[in-house]
Amino acid sequence: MPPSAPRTRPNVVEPPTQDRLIADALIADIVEWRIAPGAWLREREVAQRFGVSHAPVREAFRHVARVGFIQIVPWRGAHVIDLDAHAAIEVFELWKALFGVICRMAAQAFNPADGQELLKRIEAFKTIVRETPDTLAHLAVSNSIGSFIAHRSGAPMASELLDRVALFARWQHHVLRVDYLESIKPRPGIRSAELYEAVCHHIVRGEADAADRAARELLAFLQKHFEPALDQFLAERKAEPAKRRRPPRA
Amino acid sequence: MPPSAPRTRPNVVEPPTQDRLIADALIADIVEWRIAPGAWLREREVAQRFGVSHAPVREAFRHVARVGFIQIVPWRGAHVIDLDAHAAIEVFELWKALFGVICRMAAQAFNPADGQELLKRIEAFKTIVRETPDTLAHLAVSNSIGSFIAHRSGAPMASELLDRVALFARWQHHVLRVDYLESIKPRPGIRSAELYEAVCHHIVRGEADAADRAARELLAFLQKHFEPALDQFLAERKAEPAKRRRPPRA
DNA sequence: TGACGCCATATTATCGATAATATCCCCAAA
DNA sequence: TTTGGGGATATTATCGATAATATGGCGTCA
Repeated sequence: MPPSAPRTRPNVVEPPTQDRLIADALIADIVEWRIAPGAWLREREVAQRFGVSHAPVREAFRHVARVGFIQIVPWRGAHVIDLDAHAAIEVFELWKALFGVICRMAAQAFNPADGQELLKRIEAFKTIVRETPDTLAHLAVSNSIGSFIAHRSGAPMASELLDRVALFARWQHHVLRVDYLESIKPRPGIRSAELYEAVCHHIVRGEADAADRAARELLAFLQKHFEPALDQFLAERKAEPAKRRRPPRA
Repeated sequence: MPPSAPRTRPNVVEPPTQDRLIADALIADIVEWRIAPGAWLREREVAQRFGVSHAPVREAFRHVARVGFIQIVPWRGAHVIDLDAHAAIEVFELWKALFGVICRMAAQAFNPADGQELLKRIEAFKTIVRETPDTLAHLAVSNSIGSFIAHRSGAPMASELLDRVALFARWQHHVLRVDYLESIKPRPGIRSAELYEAVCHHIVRGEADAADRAARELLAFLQKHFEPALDQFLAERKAEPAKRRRPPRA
């Protein structure tokens, strides 16, 4: 199960201003495929949809661009970036590397209390994986463990980057995730729980190098399961028309 | 010598609008320490300095926040993030991991022509390192090789992230870089050139795993040289007063 | 004396309007 | 038929002004 960084940093409270709300809504729309890859976003259109002026929409576009989902081209507008198989490979490589960094630093940062908490969570994960076949439930617990490690790793930059990469992965996998997770056999649950347990034990013991290596192994295992389906999906999608260079006129 | 990702993506031209110019100027000011870590930026002040309205300044703040140098707190303003030894460690870990990803992907993406070009550049690097003791000159050539690898690696996301991390490292090392580089002995030049050469050979031969590992080794070697001086500098800086929670009033 | 709440003020967030710019369409010429 | 130029138009970038909000100081009360 892929780990996931927390969506909000622990020590930073972010008052909900219009631009943040709009940005979150846009990101959700993109990740859930309500807005297609390659689509253009027009300030006025989005502004009308949310019932605000165009200024906060501009700010929101900057937020979304920071996460990486859209590109802003001066005097041209903002468009959702496109999906391709090569980018999917890159996302997984980044995921491995960043999660490795986080586990490495967690191994150096964890105190005994954190370790106890982590071991408790991984035991719960193992239990759930053994007792229920619900892959989405596994995913939820697995994600919470990843968030916990990232929170306590003392690596805020890496956590933020992992967060971005995880969002990308979620975007790429969203369409096929549920179907695919339910169809693959053998289910990755048991084996990934074992691998995740190894990661956690290394972190608790303070073995940075081993934690890094184990984290990469975990994600490499998941990569092997996800990549074929993603490739197939993207190959099918290739037949679709290329994105327009400019939004269509009204 | 630390490699560096390109500052602008190759396939994206960015027309110079006010906000981009202001953002670039602010980033340069921060990296070169003309603006201190922890300082607050006020829209009006920056707007007056650049002779524009506050709107493009707001956009510029978003750009700088995307790179990670400032944090924007709604209704409070934007402040340059602070430096500490722990963040410096994290930056180096990220640098290792991201450069590893890029070299790994470069090993899979390089064609024979790219390989020839790369080997030519590494030979030039070795020559310069042997023939001149000018550490800054080594650095420039080394950076250009890193940029070349990132450009041709087919990993735009990783390149952008490495770019950000490299900017951070430059920021952190700026004050002590020249003095330190000139003072350390033995100079890291010869050994780092050898390590860099190994990285390049693995890339040219398409050995992804080996390229990844060699890239990490190169940066681990540099890490060993840089960390003590950086730690010392940051320890000395600790005596300074903490950053204000709000900009001082006029 | 210490703590709590109100108010003045500085600052940012948002708005509506105007200036600047890139693209598209149409037409003429080779 | 193709290519290049010019104008119309849609869209973003910028501006100046107003609304919303957080902070710090001051006064009051226990």
